[in-house]
Amino acid sequence: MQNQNLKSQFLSTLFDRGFIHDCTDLNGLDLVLVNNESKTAYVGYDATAESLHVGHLVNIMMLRWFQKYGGIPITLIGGGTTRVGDPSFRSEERPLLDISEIKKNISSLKAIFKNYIDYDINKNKALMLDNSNWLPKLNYLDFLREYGKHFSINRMLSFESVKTRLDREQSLSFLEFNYMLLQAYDFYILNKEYNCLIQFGGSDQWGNIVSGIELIRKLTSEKSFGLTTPLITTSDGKKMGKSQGQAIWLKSELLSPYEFWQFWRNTSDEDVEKFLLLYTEIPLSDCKKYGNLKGALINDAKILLANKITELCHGKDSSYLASKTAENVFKHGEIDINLPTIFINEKDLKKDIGIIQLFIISGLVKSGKEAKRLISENGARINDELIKTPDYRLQSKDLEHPVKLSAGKKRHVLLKINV
RNA sequence: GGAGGGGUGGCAGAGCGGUCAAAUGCAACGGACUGUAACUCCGUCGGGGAAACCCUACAUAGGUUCGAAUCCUAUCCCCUCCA
Repeated sequence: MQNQNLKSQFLSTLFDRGFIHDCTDLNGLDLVLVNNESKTAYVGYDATAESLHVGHLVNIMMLRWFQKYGGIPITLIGGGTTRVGDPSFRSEERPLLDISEIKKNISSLKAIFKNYIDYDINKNKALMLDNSNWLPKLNYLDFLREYGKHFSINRMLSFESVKTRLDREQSLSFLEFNYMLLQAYDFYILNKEYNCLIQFGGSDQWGNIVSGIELIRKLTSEKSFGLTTPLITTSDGKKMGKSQGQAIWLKSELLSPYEFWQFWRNTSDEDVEKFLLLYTEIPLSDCKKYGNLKGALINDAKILLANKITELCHGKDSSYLASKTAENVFKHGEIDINLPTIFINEKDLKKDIGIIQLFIISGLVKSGKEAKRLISENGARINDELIKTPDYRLQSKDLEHPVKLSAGKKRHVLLKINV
């Protein structure tokens, strides 16, 4: 998309920072925003897990900017739609979650949004809604007649989001196929009840968003808008959001602030500017400047990046602590008490304990075989001392002080006795 | 309901009676090089064991074989076409 002389601050900011992948009518939306007409926008999140991860962060930041420029953001939690499962660009059906699990996830998600979006200020406070407040009430026949008739199967099958599934000859169940209608209906409800005019989402949501816009137009002949963010990839072309095969969660119980901070600290050079723009609120020109630092100098920019993002997600204190811990561990090679810590029960330590067991307990390896492999590859360390043989054993007195276990140069864990 | 094709390691995808813990690619992990980057290179990559070695595995359950991921039977699941 090209800059089309956007007049609204919100859109031009988003544009400059690389948030915009596509828009149903960019100039039209720009006009609406400039004229300060109804400014309510929503993003939907299904409750498929107890936390969001960095893949969700772009949209959250977008809502944050939106609120900053005076808009009213709605975070819509898909308590209802989670029971169906969005098939968009998925190669297979996702396992169905039961209702109690969904409920648990919902309350956990709500807490995360509050770190980014303000639901309390007077002027344009954000709304937290849940489509389980209206979707379960739908009557099947009524729904089919009132809304179903506006959807064309031919059209739905033509969407790129389901094509993958069909091309791959994977089944697309009727249940999943209905997801699009429900999301469209959500937008319609929000439009009607909350005067919501815009839906944001990832580029994978295009089909669902457009369906909603069309439904609204057919039912009310009102114009609404959709704006999608690009799928963020790293410079080597991988989808953002995983490290060591693990999702980068926004919830500290699932991923400690230290590890979260580390994730950003390890950003590759080419991504620094992009990430500063998307995930922090550092001014545009500074992002450019930091991103262009050469050689080892760019490490400072990475630290700044990690600091800012962690601050938003986990708070200033946690962020500071994480950066300090990293400094101690990497710069000074020290044992820092704020490293992720694993507790061992004292009774498991009656005698001495084998190094392999310790590594398994620490979670640094998944099996004994892996531990042995690590040792034979010279990757295992205890308190920075290289472990050479797998039969190395620790006495319980060795554990009177916390012990640092390392797998390779970057992964460190502290072991403590739980009395 | 009928006909055909298929279900293999995290994924993709070979193998189609022994030499198969299963080619190859991707992902992942360790090492070297560096800047806690990227690239490149080297190594590893089912589980248990200090090791010799043992134990599970190619949808599931049986069977045929000295021997089965590979053959047979039944079951389940997926896909395509027909009704």
